[in-house]
Amino acid sequence: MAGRPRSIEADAAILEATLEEYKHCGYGGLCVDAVAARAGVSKATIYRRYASKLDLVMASTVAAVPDATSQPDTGSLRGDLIQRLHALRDLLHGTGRVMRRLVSERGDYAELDAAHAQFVAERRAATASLIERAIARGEIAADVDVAFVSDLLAGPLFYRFLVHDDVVDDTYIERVVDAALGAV
Amino acid sequence: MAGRPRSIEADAAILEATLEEYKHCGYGGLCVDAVAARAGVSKATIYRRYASKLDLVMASTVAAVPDATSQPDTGSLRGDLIQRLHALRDLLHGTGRVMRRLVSERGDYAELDAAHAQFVAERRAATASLIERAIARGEIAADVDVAFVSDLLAGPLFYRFLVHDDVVDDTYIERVVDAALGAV
Amino acid sequence: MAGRPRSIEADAAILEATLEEYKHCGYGGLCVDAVAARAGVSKATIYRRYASKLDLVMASTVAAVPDATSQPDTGSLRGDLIQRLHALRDLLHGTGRVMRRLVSERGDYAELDAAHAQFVAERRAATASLIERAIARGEIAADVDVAFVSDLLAGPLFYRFLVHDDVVDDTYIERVVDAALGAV
Amino acid sequence: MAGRPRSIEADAAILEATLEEYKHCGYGGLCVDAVAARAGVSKATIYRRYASKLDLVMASTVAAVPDATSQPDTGSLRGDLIQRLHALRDLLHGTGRVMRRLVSERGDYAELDAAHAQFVAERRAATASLIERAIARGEIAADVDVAFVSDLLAGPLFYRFLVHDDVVDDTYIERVVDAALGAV
DNA sequence: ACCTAAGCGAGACGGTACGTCCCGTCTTCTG
DNA sequence: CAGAAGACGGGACGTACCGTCTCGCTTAGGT
Repeated sequence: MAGRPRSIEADAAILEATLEEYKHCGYGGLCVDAVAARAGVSKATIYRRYASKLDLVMASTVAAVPDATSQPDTGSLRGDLIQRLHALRDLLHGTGRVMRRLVSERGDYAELDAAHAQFVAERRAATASLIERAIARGEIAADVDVAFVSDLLAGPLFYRFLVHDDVVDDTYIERVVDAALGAV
Repeated sequence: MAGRPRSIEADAAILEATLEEYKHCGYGGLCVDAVAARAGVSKATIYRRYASKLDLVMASTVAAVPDATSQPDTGSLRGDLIQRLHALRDLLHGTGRVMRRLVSERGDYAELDAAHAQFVAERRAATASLIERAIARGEIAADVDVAFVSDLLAGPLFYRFLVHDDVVDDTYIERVVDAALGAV
Repeated sequence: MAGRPRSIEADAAILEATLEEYKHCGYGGLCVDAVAARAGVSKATIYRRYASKLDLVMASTVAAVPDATSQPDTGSLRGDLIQRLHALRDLLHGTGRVMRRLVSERGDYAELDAAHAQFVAERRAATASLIERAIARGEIAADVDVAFVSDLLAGPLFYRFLVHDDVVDDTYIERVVDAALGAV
Repeated sequence: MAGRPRSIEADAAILEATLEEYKHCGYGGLCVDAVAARAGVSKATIYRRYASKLDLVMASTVAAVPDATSQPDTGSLRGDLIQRLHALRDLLHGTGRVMRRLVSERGDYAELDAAHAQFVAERRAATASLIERAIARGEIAADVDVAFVSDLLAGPLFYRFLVHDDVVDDTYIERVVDAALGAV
């Protein structure tokens, strides 16, 4: 049977309180009792939803991220790639810590690895299809190394994000795309 | 007044044990008792050397990352950069999981951030000096964006390492350098 | 206005499940969720009947201890007392672990104490009335210490049950009664 | 090796604080944090010594009991038995709850059962030797049922203690002894 | 050859947060 | 309306770990 449904207000209050505490204290200093108090919720109510403090923080971050929407054809490879990197930047910016965790735990948990691999593969396939579309259009040579171009595009953004904790601007993205296209 | 000197074996055992634990557990999960046990050392012996868990982890990490030993001038910017990326690749390959953890925990523990930032700044300064040398030689324009070129160079390597868990080969490095140089 | 009547099966299942859990866990360890689960009943159904865990346990215990059904007059004090001790022995034997728990938790949970005291008082009053009947019959002196005689009677049976986990036989009971009567 | 020895002040403070809290709150209401606070001690320091709240309370009770000293020959069975019951009364009074627990957990844990059985056997043997001494002296018949007499003696005291939570006075003890002796 | 300052292993300590458990109440849906 | 299911606030439980401390023992260097 059904039972009492989980409180939607609690859901929201928990996530918001977590983000707030997180901002003030960082992960190490975040304390679940404080989150519960701020959310006006008991600890049990939090742990019913999230298995651990880590889970809680990750979920609150994920929840703060808007879904990536599918991308229209802009008519040119350059436009397509710029659009794509915008999406990547927003994804990184939105998921922040979660993406970092994912990166850090490669090899620690088999389940995560599979999910991670699939996630990466999907995104690279999407990028590859952009490039193939450009090849079909005759914009670039047919023998271009798709993986390498992908690295040139995604690399700088990931690097700035993971290592420098920076959000790049639109101009930066255009320069990256131009640099990558200049290499082929 | 001298007293018994500190044990050199303990010094080494502590650092190694810390790295090992850090690899497996990350900063949050690392527990000083476990480090002591693994090192065959008492906790007091650790705290006599390092003021806190943070200190300990930072010291062990720094020790694991060999100094960016000054690199000989190859005579050309291309040669310098290739040499530099080889060093970066070896660094990533050598430190492995430690580097992954380090990157992944950016922002989680405020204390770690400053240390991380300084470490990154040093390495970028080294790269910047290479480029300035090239400017002095007249190899490239004086108004080149050093930070951006650094991103084009380091980005793909970090990306392949962190996201794809790949160690790139020498050819890959040359292509990256050529792509970056082509962009300026 | 009548609505659905309360389930009689639930009534019984709750009491039985409570006793069972009580036997295994005592009052402190008894958990209402477990009782509900064992009874195949929801917690609300329990709390609709009993105001608290204490209420529940008391009710189930009382139900398990059959009323000191009024006992026929055998015509002699000796006969009355033997009959009474038979009843006590059967009570101890019948309630078993429950009685043990009840006794053992005296003073642990203040709420339980009042209930316990009342229960004991009722039984002693019943015994006292037997003795007063004998006084009226002139069988024994009027100034006999009723409480003391009760101790001489009940003491050995409780002792053998609680400390030695023994069920005494009919002969034993007769000897106890004779010893007690000999003392007055 | 040795390591830092446990604090004797802490030992004492914990036991005292526990008794104090116990008096005010009973077992159910006793809260380990409060004990720790009152004792000026951390919770870990308590749990290093006692595995659980129950353990803690039992130990504090046991510690409050003075050891039973060996008993001199008074020259007469009556005197010996009175002395013996005094000791029993003091034991019951002193151990209180612990004795109750012991009684209640018969059959729950095999280790406890053995200890319990041995404890009981020792005490009965001691009582038996008193009686045999009296037989040797010719005070009573050689075919007396020692076990039964023991029941008549110990029964009322246990009964009053366990069921009525009463401490009997010296006169009561004499009357019990006289009643038991009267039965042989 | 001794003495003494310091290092060391062991492990207890105060404090603080964790994640779990359970009580008694509540909310929803089903019969 | 009663009942099953189960979420909820509150609050104690017992655990883990940090950084400090107290032991008794070992290891030099200075006299």
